[in-house]
Amino acid sequence: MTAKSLELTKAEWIAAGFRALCEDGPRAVSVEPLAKLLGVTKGSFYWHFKDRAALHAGMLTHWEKVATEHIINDVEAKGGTGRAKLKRLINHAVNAAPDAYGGAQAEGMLRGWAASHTDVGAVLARVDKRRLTYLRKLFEEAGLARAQAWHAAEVTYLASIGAQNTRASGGKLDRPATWVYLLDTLLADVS
Amino acid sequence: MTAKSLELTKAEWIAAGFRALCEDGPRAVSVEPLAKLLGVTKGSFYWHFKDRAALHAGMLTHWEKVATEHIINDVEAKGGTGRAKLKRLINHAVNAAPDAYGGAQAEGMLRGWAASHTDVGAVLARVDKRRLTYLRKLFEEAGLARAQAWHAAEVTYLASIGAQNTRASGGKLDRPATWVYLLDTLLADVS
DNA sequence: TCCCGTCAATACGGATGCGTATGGCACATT
DNA sequence: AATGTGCCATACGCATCCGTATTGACGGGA
Repeated sequence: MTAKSLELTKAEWIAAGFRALCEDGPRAVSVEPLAKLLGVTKGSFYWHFKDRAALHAGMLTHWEKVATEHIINDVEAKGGTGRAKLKRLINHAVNAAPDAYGGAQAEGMLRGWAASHTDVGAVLARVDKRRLTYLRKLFEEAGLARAQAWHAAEVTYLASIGAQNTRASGGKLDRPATWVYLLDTLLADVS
Repeated sequence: MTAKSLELTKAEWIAAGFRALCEDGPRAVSVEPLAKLLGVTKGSFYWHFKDRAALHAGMLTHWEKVATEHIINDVEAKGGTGRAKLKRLINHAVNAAPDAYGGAQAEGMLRGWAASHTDVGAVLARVDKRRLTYLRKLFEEAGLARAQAWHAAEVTYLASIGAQNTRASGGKLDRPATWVYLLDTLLADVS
């Protein structure tokens, strides 16, 4: 089982990378601090990864997977009306608990990271596009016309990103009631 | 005129700090890279600033000033209805050209920076509070009740932060028409 | 002219991080 | 027992950055 244990420890390094990313920013996603964090030395790292860039790439591909499919699958699984799905989706996006890949905290740091690293920006662009398309579909399911649904999806998505970001900065600007208000207002014509 | 030229060059260092912050993130706001950027050596820096932290502090205090008063003064100066002010304010916030202090680009990086540096978060928290209060006042001027105005301000502000952040990541999710739609929808009851 | 304050160049020590090279330990295979 | 492989420790050279100390150029006032 050589491949299995190798994959496992690779995942541990990636998870540690996200922990460091959430706490201290992209600068902390570096070899020796991570090794200290895991209680090993660099010798371990350079056996699992060729490079520091290899760890970054691994983190990105991992995040791109969990940042879209998991949430969407979870929302779609429970079914319900478009409005109900929207409520669940927003709740998920805003109150995502920080798990192995960092949750909402990590996303804010990734967006800050994207300015200096083009590949990070490319991943974010793909994820944004998928989520926006899905959001627009939900708003159409909820009864909005195409143009309105597109606007509503944009507004909702931008606001959720803003909420994530202010939380990553240590604040908590958004109250739960505000999200209810937003949905009610955007869907006022169809209710 | 010792104080004058000293302030001037200090301001140049701060401006260079914001340029570096926008391009390469907080890591690039460091002494020697900035010196190379300005065509001088560290010897110059450590005459103007005691520390690297002193530059950060200078950048923060400068940003805190221009990030609130300038925009609000500009919006208030031209007068008009609450709705007109809101339009101008949003246009300002979203399409702020990157000037000496970095504009919208810098703010996204500052939010990413706040996770690792508490003082950055404190500045952002104050700025957020002021801007939210002002936004709420504008929505009340536009005719919304207190509770509604508070919700509308929160949504608008979060969305503008999201727009800033996606732009700093290299994307441009928001279209101008979406902001018009947002205002029209939030102010649907009073128009 | 001499002195002094302003501002920047140079030189140094120490810290940290990257990547490589090498060695060592445990364990499975034969 | 000998051999090989997965996994980590150690040690090294190199680069970057911080902060300090020292020196030097340049201009204005006594």
